[in-house]
Amino acid sequence: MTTKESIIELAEKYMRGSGYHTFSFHDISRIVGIKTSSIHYHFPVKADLGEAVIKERLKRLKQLKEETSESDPVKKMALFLSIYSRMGAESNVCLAGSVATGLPAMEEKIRNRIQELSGFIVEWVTEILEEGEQSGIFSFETDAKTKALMIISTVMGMLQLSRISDEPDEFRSVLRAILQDLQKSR
Amino acid sequence: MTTKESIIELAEKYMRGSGYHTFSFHDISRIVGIKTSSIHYHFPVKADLGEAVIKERLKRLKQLKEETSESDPVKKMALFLSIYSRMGAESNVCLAGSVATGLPAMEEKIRNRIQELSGFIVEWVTEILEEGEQSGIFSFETDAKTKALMIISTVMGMLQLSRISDEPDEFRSVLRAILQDLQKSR
DNA sequence: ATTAATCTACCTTCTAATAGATAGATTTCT
DNA sequence: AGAAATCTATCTATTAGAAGGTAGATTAAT
Repeated sequence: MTTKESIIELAEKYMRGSGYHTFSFHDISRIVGIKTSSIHYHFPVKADLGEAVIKERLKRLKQLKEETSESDPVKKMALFLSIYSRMGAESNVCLAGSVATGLPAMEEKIRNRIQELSGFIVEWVTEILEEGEQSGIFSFETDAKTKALMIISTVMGMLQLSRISDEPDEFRSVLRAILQDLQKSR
Repeated sequence: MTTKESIIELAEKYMRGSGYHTFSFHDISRIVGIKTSSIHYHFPVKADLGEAVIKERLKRLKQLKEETSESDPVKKMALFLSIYSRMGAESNVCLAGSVATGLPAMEEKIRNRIQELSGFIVEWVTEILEEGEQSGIFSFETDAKTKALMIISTVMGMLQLSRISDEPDEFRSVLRAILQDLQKSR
């Protein structure tokens, strides 16, 4: 792994662990073992680093979507939820949520990128839901996009709640309930 | 309003607007029109101010719960949701969520207080759901606490999502869906 | 030889926090 | 009632450290 990649990876850890405004170039430099000025070489200002983290994340999610495009809707949804259950297990929050919290204090390029990321996720889940509805595996009352928003917001919110209460079981129960609700009779 | 109250109010605005780590004593002192050292007089360290904000918020919520204890479950739930729709309209996130994002970087007293706040909210909603279930107005598949967690996390997550996408309609649709889902036939 | 990646060294501004002073209000002592 | 002591809320002035950022030198890779 290149130094640049290490920096991005570490910045992502901070952003998902405690937020964009809780780490400094100095924090990263200490851990990676370089000087802060070397970070500035790769990322002129902090916002560039934040942007790179979001871009990287989006790239991976797109890749994952591609790789699983042939699965059935239930598997796709389970995979999607598993991303968040893993975050919960590692006591992280999702990147979009983390950035959203401090959004008004963020630089514009970050706001734009996070909109892109969030838009992709909503679209992805909406597609899974529509596919599942058409094949009769899923059923829900609202339109697919609203349902997608509800599912995504539930997992985002639960990442926050379960990190506060420190009871991972609560998170698991909620994930189970989401899947059951979708596959409910009729 | 006393200076101390002004300080708390402003800190709460910051915490819900952009997070605990995005404001400084200096920011507050400028707006309130006092020196930073005067803030230290009221709140020796920043964590004391953060704690005061959460305490104040919890106090108000408890009061609101008391005041509405005689309403029917549907009204109670609508009231609860309206708290969040108002936040959404003002483009704030909820205090618990805001703190949760940066939790590992927070002082212990803040972690404890936010646990108290979050615990109260979960309990409150759980009680509303149980009451509604008993009187046959609400119906849901899971246990009341899990359902409460789902509702709370949905609104918390939606505050984040709709602030990113900047589409308040999405939020409204989701709130409507939550209430409809609870009152669904049978 | 050129470019890429890193370093040293520095700057400026901000941040949280402390110490000590002051002026006025309130309480307590005699 | 008058004096003494204490409390409240603020100030000025200062600190140590961290923040983000810049300039220029040095080393390593192609």
